[in-house]
Amino acid sequence: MARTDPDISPALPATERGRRTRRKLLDAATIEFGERGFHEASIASITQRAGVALGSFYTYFGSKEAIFRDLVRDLSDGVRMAAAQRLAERDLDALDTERAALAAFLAFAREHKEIYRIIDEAEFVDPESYRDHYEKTAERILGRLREGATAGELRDDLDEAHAWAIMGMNVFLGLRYAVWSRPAETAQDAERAAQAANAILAEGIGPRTGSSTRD
Amino acid sequence: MARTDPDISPALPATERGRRTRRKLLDAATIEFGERGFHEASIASITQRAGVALGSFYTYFGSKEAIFRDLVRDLSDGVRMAAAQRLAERDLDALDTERAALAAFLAFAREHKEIYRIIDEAEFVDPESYRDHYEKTAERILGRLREGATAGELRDDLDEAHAWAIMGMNVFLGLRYAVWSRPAETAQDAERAAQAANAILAEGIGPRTGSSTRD
DNA sequence: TTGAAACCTGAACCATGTTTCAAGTTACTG
DNA sequence: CAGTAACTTGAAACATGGTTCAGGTTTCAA
Repeated sequence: MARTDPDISPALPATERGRRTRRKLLDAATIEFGERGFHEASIASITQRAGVALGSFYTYFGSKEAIFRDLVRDLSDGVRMAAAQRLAERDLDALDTERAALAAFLAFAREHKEIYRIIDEAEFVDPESYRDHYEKTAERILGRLREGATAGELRDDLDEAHAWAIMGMNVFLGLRYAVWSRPAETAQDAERAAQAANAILAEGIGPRTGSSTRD
Repeated sequence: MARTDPDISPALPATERGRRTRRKLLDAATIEFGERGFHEASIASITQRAGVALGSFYTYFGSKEAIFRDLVRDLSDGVRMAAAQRLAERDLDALDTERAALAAFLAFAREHKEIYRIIDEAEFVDPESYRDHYEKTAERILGRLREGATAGELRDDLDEAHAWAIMGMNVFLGLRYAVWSRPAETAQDAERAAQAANAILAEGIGPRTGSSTRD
């Protein structure tokens, strides 16, 4: 009776001890899922990493899918908040904002490849969270574009599609220059990739119009 | 003895009948993996769809992973060849070529959502094929960019990063306007998305320079 | 015609790893 | 300092579905 729905995690822990254990499991799961992927990951290994008994897992999560879902939401929120904070610090014009956003993303992705692996795998394990993540991200970008347009720094016909295009650029550059970064490649290469993207946003890829340096 | 390595599929069939059966399995697997994903897909269901006995599966494929790998390579080749062919037909300038490539991709993706789902899932099931697919695709794009630069239709400093940026745009627009296309959204919306991407490539997102219509 | 290679069949085997459970332990409340 | 709710434990039950195998059938070359 009152058997927990395996699709859903039980209510959040009521005590401090419980919260600590739950967090330990979530952290262990980040490593496990990041390293082995959802399919290969095992709950036994997660609880081992967390230093917790196997059975305790089900005190906090309804199933393997459930902890994955909780984890993706956790990471997705974390990533977006970290990015927002970093951009709020300095006050840049619209194009520089996009460059800074991409640079920050690449730097973060280099440090936390696991996170992006997990979010990407959500496309198959928990599609809803995955869509949610990218839809929210696209909305943030679109918001920035609209601000830029209002400020006269960007063209005024930018819409959702432009936001998705920019997001796609960023994600794939992240895949190539952060997640798959080859041994010989440095943070400098990532920086150069960010500049390439920014050049596209600034002027497109058409032949130089002579206005290369400024304005 | 001579036990087939489960990582590798047995040699290709020697007879016509064998080739037919193998193809039936590959086609059934496309549907099964596309619909349920690698994890949920079952070999029993694949053989059922193919109208073949369960045991026959292992005459042609060493394991579930092996058929997935073979399938991804099959699809990846098919997609790239189809795209190349379509672009070879007409002779467009560099920017129009990119627009046509994206439009063709979106149209194809709308018709074959399963294919993209499978290739995407390869990131986790068979990372090598996945990287291979996108590296080859980026190379094709870069080749086109270089041609365009030579023809004076594009700037001459385009490199790998630009190719990856363009590929990312395309993939994410495909995800949003083809794979996730909402009921209310038509092929027209996809077309408009392609134009948004092309506008970025043509002029960037900066404020209108007055040269909006031509040149 | 015949032998053998290729191919087909599906029930049974079996490994894997998720989930359950009954018996503790810890820590807070009254 | 009870009493109880929250939490912990790990061995065992269990489900699932991939893989094997021994015994056919088809095809085709000699």
